[in-house]
Amino acid sequence: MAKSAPPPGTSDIFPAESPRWRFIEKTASEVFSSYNFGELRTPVFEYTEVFHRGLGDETEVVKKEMYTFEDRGGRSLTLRPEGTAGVMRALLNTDVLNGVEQRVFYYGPMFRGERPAAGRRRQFHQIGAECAGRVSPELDAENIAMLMRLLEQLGIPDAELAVNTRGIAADRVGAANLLRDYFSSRISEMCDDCKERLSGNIWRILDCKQDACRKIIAEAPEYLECFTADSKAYFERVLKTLDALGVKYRRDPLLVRGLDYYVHTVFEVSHWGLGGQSAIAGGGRYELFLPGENRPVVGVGFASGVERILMAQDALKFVPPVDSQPLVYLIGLGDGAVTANLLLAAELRKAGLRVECEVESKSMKGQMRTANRLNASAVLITGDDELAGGSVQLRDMAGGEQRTIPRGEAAEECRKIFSQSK
RNA sequence: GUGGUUGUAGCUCAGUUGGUUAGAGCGCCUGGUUGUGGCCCAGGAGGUCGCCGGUUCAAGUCCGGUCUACCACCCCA
Repeated sequence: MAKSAPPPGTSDIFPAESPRWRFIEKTASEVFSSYNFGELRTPVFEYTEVFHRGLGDETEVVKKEMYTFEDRGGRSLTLRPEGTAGVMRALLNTDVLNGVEQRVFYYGPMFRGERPAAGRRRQFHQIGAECAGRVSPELDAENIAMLMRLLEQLGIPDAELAVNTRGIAADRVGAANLLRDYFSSRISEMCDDCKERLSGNIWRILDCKQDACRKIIAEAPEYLECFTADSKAYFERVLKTLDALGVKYRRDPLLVRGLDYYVHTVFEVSHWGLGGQSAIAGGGRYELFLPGENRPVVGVGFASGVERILMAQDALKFVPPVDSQPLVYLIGLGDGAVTANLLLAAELRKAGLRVECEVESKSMKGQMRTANRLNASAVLITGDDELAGGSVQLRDMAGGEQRTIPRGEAAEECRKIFSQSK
């Protein structure tokens, strides 16, 4: 076990790994921006009410997974378990309720008090996008297309998209009754979880993983028939637009999402490289109620788990392009050398180079070993002679050549070495 | 929250039927003569054997608990 472990379900991301995260962040920002979405940064905690009203009191997440605490002013606050509610709360400050479209994306940590497992952390990270203010099946489809485009740009071209419709609240009443009648008749053959879901959230039965339950579910009646013509037409337009955009998808009537705010379109993207948690992203159209507003904010959006993106990239052996600059390492021998090197290093950095300067005047061999360990491309050596002559020894680490140059020309000489080695 | 597996140096792991100062490889540090890396050689630092308790003359080794990590479920990204 690690000597100094962070709390359960959290992790430290060291410099060796962080470039992968940065690549994902950067790529997402570029893709979203190409669809004219702008970044919105909201707090990592909100008034607890935002999530209670926004996600629904009966949501599993709200019932048993939130990190809720009281602050010094006696306010009840909650670490955000997902991004949409906070984003919509912020967008209330725009004229989103008047139907003016708001296109935003976000990136950051989310918190859920769950038992950690593969692809599941207590602090996890999501990239999400929301197109709020308008209701349109074409926007739903384009949002999905943007997600698939993002995954492709992240080196994951083989993710599978499943889509479904939840209709509107009125549609669901009839559909739920139909399902309840059916499952009631066969509940004795089903698992304990399903028995509980029958009286609780009937929809959850649809994605039960037990083999026995799956057979019964497969024979369930087509609840979509209970939806209004408008709702069915809405869904057909979403699918038609996806076809037109060349987005591959699978219709999945069994796809149910866990958050109560979804209406009409819902979707989930899965990948084979994720083990038990196959979902790499998910989302849909929503109507979200927030404290102090009796009208819901409408929109369509999705969120993707960064840890899960990393897992899929691992499975595909995808390595993000690295764009790190070559390193210049400064070696000093003798008393005045360190200070002189610090000064030279500062100048080289102004010239745009990546520089590290040894501050201890230890042996040449030791310093050279360090330069090698750090994988330096060029080493600049300063001793008494160089100091007196205003010069410096420049060593090309790859080739091994070394020569004396004026201190003032160090930056451009280093650049020459770098361009040659490319 | 439920269940399974796990825990020895920075990392990957050995550690025989419980028995003296707990090992290896990699990594790290210092040397292998005067200011020079990667290879090689020599030496060195670094471990409350996850933690607590129990059994025993004796526990890294056995037992119980606990914590963490991993995995599955619930649920979700």
